Formats: sequence, structure tokens, C-alpha cells
Amino acid sequence: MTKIVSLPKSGFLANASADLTELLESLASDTRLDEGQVLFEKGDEGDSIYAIISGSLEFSIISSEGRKLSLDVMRPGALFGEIALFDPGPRTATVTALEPSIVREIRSADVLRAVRKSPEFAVDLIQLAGQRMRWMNSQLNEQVFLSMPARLARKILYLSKANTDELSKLPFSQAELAEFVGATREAVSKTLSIWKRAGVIDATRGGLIVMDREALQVMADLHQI
Amino acid sequence: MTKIVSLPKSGFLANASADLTELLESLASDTRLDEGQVLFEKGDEGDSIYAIISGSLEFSIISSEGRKLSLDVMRPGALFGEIALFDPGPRTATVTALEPSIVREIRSADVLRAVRKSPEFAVDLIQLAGQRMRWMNSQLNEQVFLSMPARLARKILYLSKANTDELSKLPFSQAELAEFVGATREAVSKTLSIWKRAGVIDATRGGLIVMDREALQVMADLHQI
DNA sequence: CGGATTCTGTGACCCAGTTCACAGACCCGC
DNA sequence: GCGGGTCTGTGAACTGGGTCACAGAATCCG
Repeated sequence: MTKIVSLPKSGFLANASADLTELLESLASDTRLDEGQVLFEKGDEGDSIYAIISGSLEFSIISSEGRKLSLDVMRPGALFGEIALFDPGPRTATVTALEPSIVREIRSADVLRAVRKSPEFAVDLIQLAGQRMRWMNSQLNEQVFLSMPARLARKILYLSKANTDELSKLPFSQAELAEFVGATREAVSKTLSIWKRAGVIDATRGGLIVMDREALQVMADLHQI
Repeated sequence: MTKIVSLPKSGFLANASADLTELLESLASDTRLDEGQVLFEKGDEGDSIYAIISGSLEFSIISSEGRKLSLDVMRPGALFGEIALFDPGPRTATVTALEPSIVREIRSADVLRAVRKSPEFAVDLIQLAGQRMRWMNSQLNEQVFLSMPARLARKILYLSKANTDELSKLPFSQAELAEFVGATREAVSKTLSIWKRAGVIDATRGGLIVMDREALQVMADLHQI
């Protein structure tokens, strides 16, 4: 049986305790996802939480008009879907596999039972919720108060931080970056061009390499509103 | 001693269970706030949660440049500050008294102790966190995907819903409304003028009366992006 | 290899909302 | 009751970013 070997610091919510992890082990059922497959989307009913075993999934919100704002890419070890855990109701976000992935599903009733038995689980979960709220707050902040270039710089830094390999190449097209940033492909293309000319990044088709992290950091702090 | 008589559905997070309420009763210490007084602001350290006994407080986030986005006004019965509950770190938002108010403060260590004794508290708290996350998600959605008039219409409907009196008069100046909507005073003034001419609302200095809720509802759904 | 598709770069124009600049209107205190 | 704040209304100019429209590069595939 696949093991959650460790809990890497992925995007967010990746700090489950050993106890919680064990719980996941015992009650879980695994699901295999193809690239592009939607695990659940906004409006779905569902009361499970998930842990990522392998692959990577995109976490996004979608407007009624169909516009998408990607918020995070989650990697093995990440836990998600906890809003619906004890607050039944439709899902508020959409989760899509970016590559073939495996997720472990735990029904909230099982978690609930475990919580009643052992309060430590609850403390873990509340802490997890706290971190997620903190993170959502920062997203709101960025969207509201930062200009497009600043948001772009931050997302690039954030997403490339998760990359373990040496020169952090981001495997996203400009269209995908635009969705992360809440802007159009054209706008992203234009600012990337500028940064490329300035030697801050190097862009190729379907990818992008950060050359000068410091400079990007500056871009992220400039351009406030 | 003041009692939390009931838990009215205020802005959000107003559905604490009887048990949790009792906990609040036993461990709390009350604080009196003057109008305009800041209870805590973004960046402060602090690990207490609060319940509102009387008055009303504004919940807002503030950019590094000093721009403010008001998110909610919280009324008696509302619970807030729970991010810091089990996830230590700086506060992510700012809370200000809109009028003379009294809040009850509970140190997170006390709550933590209670949780370990009785898991039901934990379930309540997690549920509370779930609702708050749901709500924050909706805020993010609105800010990102809606035009200014739609946001304005929604905030007016939302804020006036909390009003119990007959013809719901909102006691906010246009400048304050602008902060709620993340726009400038002028822009708000202009769209309010239009709505006033159309008979949808009636505006006076420092306040505003909703005449036609349905029409506002339409405005809220139109103007998507 | 050659055609088709999918990305990337850029320019022209448009529009929502900001900034700036006032002019009234209301209101409160002396 | 009048003078100085604080709100409200509105117009002119500006601007970030969106929309539209292509053209050139990469890549894929039959």
C-alpha cells in the first residue's frame, strides 16, 4: 500500500501531524486521476477531504461567467477539501489534476468519529484550518491591493519555490500564468517580455526560468496600489 | 454579568453552539471599546478570540500602502479572531469599533484546554472555521469577478439584511461604502446617483435607504466580468 | 516533410475606474 | 445665524488592463 512517506511543505495545509496522517492511512480509499481530470468543482456536493499521494493538482475558483482564477498547485502531502468537512454544503472551489495523480479520500464522517475519540485530531484540524484561512486572506490581499505585475512576480516566486530542482523552471504557459494572476494572456506576455529583456527571467515556449530572484522580489513589492 | 442572550445571525460565524457559548461565559474577560477604537490590527501578535457582547465592529484588511478594504460589520453574537486560535502568528485583519462596544475575550490556551477535555467544542470550532472559510472564499470571488456596481449592490444588500428595522437604512457615508467595495468615493457616488434617479435607493447625507431590493438584486447579478 | 495546431509577441483601440478639481449641500458649534 | 468642517455630486483627463486582430515561432503528427 502506498505510504505518505513524508509531508513536504507544499502550497498550503501540508503540516498534518503524524497522528492525523495515520488516520488518513487507515480510513482512506485511493483514487487515480488522469491529467486534466476534475476531482470536484464549485457547487458539487461532497463531504470528503483529500490528501495527495502523487502528482499535482490545481486549486482554482471559477466565476459564473466561466472565468478562472487559479490559486495554488498542490503537491504530494497536501490536504484539501476541508471546508466541507464539518460545514456541509457545496464545494467552493474547483480541483483539477495537472498530471496523472493519486489522491486519498477520507469521508468526513470518519474524521468526525476520530475527532470525538481523540481531541488531538481536532487540534490538528483547527490548526490546518487556521493556516488555510491565513493563506486565503493573503490571496484576497494580493488580488485587491496589488497590480498585475506585482501579482505575477509573486506567483512566479511562489510557484517556483515549490520546485525542488536547481534552476527553477516553471512548466506553465503564459495562458496558465494569466489564470494564476487573474489577468489576460496578452498582459502577462507583455510584462514577461519586459522582464525577459531585463534579464530577470528567461522564457521559452511552455515554461519560464527565474534568473534573478531578487529582481523579481523587487517587482513584487513595487507596483502596489 | 452580561449574558450572551442569543446568537443572532450576524455577518458570519454567529452560530456557536450552546456549549461553546457557555465556555465563553466562564473563561472570558470583557473589554469596553470607544467608537473608532482599534481592537487589533494586521500584524499584531495575539492569540485570543473574541465574542461581541454589544455594539458593532468593522472587520477590514489594510494594504501596506494604507488602503483599506472593509469586509464586514459584526454585531452582538459574532465570534472572530479565530485564525490565531491554534495557528500562532500575526493577525491578518484589523477590527475597529464602529460605535461604543463591549467584546468578550477568551485566551486561546483556555479554549485549547477545553477542546482537549471535550471534543464537541472542537467540532463547533471546526464548523465555525468552515463557515468562515466559505465566507472568505465568497469575498475573494466577488472582488475578483464582479464589477464595482455589482459589488456595491451586494454589499448594500448584505449590510442592510443585518438591519432589523423596517425600512433598512444603512448608516454609512459614501466614503465608507467605497471602502467596503474597494473603490473610490467618487465612483460610488456616481453609481449611487444613477440608482437614486432610478428610484432603487434613496440617499441622504451619511445614510442610504433601499427602496427596491429586487432591482438591487438585479444590479448585483448583472455587471459580471 | 509539410500542414495544422498551439503557443508567443505586439500593436490599436476601448473602457472601467482612478485622480484631480471644484461646487454645492448639510450640519454643528460658537 | 454664520463660518468652517464634512459630506455629496459631477465633470475632465488619465491609465491599467482588457479586447481584438494578427504575425511569427515551436511543436506535433500524419
